[in-house]
Amino acid sequence: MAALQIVNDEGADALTLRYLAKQLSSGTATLYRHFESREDLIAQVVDRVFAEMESSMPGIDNLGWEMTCRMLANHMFKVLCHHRGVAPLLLQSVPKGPNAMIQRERSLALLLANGFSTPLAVRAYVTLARYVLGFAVQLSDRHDEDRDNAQITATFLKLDRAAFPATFAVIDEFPIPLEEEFSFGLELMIAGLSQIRKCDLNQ
Amino acid sequence: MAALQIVNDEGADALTLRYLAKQLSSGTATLYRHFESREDLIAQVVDRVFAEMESSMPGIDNLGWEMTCRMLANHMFKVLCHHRGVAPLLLQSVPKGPNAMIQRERSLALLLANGFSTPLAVRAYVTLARYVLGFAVQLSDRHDEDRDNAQITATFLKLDRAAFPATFAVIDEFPIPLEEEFSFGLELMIAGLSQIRKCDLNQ
DNA sequence: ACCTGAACACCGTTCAAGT
DNA sequence: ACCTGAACACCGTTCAAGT
Repeated sequence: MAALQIVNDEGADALTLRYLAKQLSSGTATLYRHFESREDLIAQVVDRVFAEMESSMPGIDNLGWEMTCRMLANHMFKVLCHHRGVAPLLLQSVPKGPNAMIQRERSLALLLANGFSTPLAVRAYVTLARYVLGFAVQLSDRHDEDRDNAQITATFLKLDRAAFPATFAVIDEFPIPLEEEFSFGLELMIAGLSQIRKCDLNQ
Repeated sequence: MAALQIVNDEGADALTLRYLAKQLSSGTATLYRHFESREDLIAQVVDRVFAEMESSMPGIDNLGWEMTCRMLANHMFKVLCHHRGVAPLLLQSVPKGPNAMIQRERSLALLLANGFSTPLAVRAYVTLARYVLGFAVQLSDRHDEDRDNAQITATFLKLDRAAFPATFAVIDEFPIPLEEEFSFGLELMIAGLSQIRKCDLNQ
């Protein structure tokens, strides 16, 4: 799929019908034989990524619920990182393609098999999925991370030390790699889930 | 600021230089007297929102660290929801405007004042900020939420019951309002932070 | 000195005309 | 029946020409 290739290599914005047509030595009008609008094209690209997310999912039976949640979220994040520009394409609408359905079914089944009640399973799944996508989006839309980090550090250093004591107190910690932020937050949520599960299982 | 008005009312995509020029009874070329590119215009709009985030921040001293985190995150989320289309504009680069700096300083100071160590304060701040933005983005890019929810329910109901047992098991729970997902995940992270703080304070 | 119409190189989508 | 060049109404940015 040439469209996914473009999104991977040059980002979501580079996926224009004219550019795609040129890659395929075709015209824009001809593309409309394969999809009915750019939105439809994007839905097809997105579902292709869900197919890969499903097929490359490692076996995660009998690992306990914490490890199951961790691997689910990490795997989703890894696939979205691998296909750099694709995350923003997921924002427009909730994915409704066949492979998205399969991926959701598998994830929910894993949570239920690990003892989550139905209300908690849904909430855990949707919240983790949104968490993963929220981070993936912030990763893929960053066009030049190094330049951005350099700018933010420079901006910090130009601040008045007296007026920004807290910022200067933590300045040595910046920048924290986004992957580390992702893991940090994920572990927080898993720790939080373990507390909820105590109540959930007792009721 | 007419640009922010456009973003609020018609979304980030509606903020084109031509449309903005028309609203101001001007030409596109004239706009370049006030900013040097569309990116620069967006940075100005974004910083305006940070100014509002800061000025409308309720006093949150002496509420304890959990309440402080909760109010910080909720307030950021509320302001981003109020200015619907603005969240996607925050994705392109880390905000570097003066009001963004002030907002960050105040947030970090609050965490430090509540007993967070510097490494934990930074991580808690950046992760919460990314969490809030990740959700806000998924809220503002949804052009027609009701239509989308109707479509997803319809898609679920067309699935084969035997092949999608987990999906059908939880179908009554859908859709969960995004605001509820946000609160659910935020409480998970706060619960997770309370566990980390135990180790953090002991060391 | 300041402003701006018009141009340039793009975009998604449509459709009449060609094979 | 299938394909597609050209058109339409957009976009950000630039600059020569006007005041």
